[in-house]
Amino acid sequence: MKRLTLEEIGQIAGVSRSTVSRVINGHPNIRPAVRQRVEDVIRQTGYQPNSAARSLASSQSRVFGLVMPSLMQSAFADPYYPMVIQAISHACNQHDYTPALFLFQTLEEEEKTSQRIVASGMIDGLIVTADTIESTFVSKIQQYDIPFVQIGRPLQSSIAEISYVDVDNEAGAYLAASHLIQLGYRRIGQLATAHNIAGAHRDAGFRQALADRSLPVDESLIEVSDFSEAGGYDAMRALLERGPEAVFAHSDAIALGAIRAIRDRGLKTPNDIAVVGFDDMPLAASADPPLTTVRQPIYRTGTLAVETLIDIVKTSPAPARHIVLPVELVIRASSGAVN
Amino acid sequence: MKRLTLEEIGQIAGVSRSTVSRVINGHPNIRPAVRQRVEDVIRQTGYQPNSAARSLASSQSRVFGLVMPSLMQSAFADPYYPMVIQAISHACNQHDYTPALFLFQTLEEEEKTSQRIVASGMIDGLIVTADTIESTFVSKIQQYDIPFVQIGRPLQSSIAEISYVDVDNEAGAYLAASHLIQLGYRRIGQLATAHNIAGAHRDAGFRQALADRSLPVDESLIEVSDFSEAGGYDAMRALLERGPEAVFAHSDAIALGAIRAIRDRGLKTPNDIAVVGFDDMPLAASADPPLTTVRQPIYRTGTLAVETLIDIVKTSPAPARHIVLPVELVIRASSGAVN
DNA sequence: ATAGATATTGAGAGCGCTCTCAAATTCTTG
DNA sequence: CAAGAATTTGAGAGCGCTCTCAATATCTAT
Repeated sequence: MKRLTLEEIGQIAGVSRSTVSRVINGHPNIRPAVRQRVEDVIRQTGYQPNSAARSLASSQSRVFGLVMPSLMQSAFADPYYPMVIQAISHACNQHDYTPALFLFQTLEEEEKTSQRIVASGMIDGLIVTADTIESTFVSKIQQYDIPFVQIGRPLQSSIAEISYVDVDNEAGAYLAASHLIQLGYRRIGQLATAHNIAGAHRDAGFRQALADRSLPVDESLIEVSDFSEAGGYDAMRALLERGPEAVFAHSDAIALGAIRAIRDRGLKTPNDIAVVGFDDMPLAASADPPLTTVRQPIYRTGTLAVETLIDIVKTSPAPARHIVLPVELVIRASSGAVN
Repeated sequence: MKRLTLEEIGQIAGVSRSTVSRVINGHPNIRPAVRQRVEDVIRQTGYQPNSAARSLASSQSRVFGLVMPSLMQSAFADPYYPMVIQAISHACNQHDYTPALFLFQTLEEEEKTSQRIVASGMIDGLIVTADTIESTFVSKIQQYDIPFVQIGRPLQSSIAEISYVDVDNEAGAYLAASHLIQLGYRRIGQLATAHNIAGAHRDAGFRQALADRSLPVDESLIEVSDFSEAGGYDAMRALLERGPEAVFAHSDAIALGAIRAIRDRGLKTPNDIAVVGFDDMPLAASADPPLTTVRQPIYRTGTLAVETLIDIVKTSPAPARHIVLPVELVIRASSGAVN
């Protein structure tokens, strides 16, 4: 199947290259009859404009980069990222953008690839997930004038200039902790995560909930974990020594690991120790026991990131957009409120 | 930061556009002194060739498409796909290719997007995952002359012309079933998956193992599930009515669901019913009980898909490549062979 | 030193599109 | 129905690169 050009389509339809271009790009001021004729030829031939030529002439590619900097192997086991990717992919398809994927497992990989993508003009905008506090990726791309939005909140230092879509982690943790407090638990532990801003916000919400009830925070009841099930298991094992009555885990995977640790110790959830998670992944509802957790709109986050980026690209230079999505507490058996 | 062009780099280095181009593309026959000078200028200016112009002139984009056609929501919950994506992303970075992601949740989405990507010249090659038997995506892109490799085996009808990277599902299932037989189980059930070729192969291997020991296959002990934990739970509940002694699940997620169903019924794994899974996901080792499972080299599959595609692109037209990777049985507690 | 071979460089013509600007056509209106 | 306004169309330049081909510089052997 030989690839046709604008010129050839014009020839067939009896018009010039320019006119065909206008039809394709939906410009006004074309006689309906001509537009019809050209559209027919395009449909019949299955013509598809060459994207490289288009990019070169218009200096925009309709490609968005999805960057996940300094991604740990483990992070991908958590269904959070797959869900974000799925949402972004879908939104891009919807708006005729192509998502290009950049996962960086090492700093070296990040260095090598990032300059290529940012400076080559291959990409119209970037969606960056902000996981680790240490990541320097965002500050690096700020030096280029490429539009981007971050998923998750940026560091305080640059929060004003950066567009982001985030969920209200602080409120979510506040809800979770309040729920446990209301149920009468007092020795409430936390299976926290470090090095990520979401974790810092969840920690803050947790502490605020306790403070608002004038309860002290027992630092010895806070264990740090990564986002994996295994991490939750290990952290909970350590925490068990100090006899918590309930724990708030920073993710459902961690919560599941915690429940397993509790069971392995011969104890029961929630009878002996109540557990609340964060995310509301599909597995949460069918866990044993079903998990009380903070539901965050992951899919919506991805969709909004794309839509925000499109908006920024269109109106650039544009003021930074800040979107924070609400979360809700989903009460199930693991916290002891229902069976 | 103003974007430079080849011409300008040449000006600075005191050579022509052509020479700079040669340096960048590693052509021979450039005086070392000149090459050095040009490279210095490139490094100092941080020059990056415009990828659209490059694509247009050379008619290759160094972009690969990663297509997952007719993807069910649930499929992504299984860590299989995320792992494949991660492997492909990494291999692409390594070889200076950019992976573009195309996930299709509906046939409509597939139709709309697929023509755009194959016919626009935006993409040099395609990696396609073959999940459902019904998918028509592969037969559609065969009509274009775009290089592609499939992950998973194609349908018998077109297997000769299509390049693929697959794991030996049949051998894996054979190993799993043989293991259970050797342990003395006779009423061996299967939590199978339908509509996918991998599932068909696993089913075949399972049957072969029984046949080789002259054991009959009890069709009533075969339940169909999707690839999710919840699916495994439901299928196992149904299967429990028929009193199997052991089950072979087509994925670890299914196996985990089965174990939960068994526990909910007040029975124990493996004491009452042995379970073997397939995949060896990270969670398998830390499951309760740890899961005996067939380990498939998922990451390697992704890497090889990229490398094979690069090879095909380079030598096109090329004969189809067929790669089938070995699997191994990982014996843990859930099958009752160890504690 | 010099012809001939070889290595190195530059000029020029595209790649297929967009976009501006001027030409051609059609529509108004007195 | 002509003149001016408004609409519709086409020609041409250029986006920044690659690649061929011819020109120039360098090397070799006599």
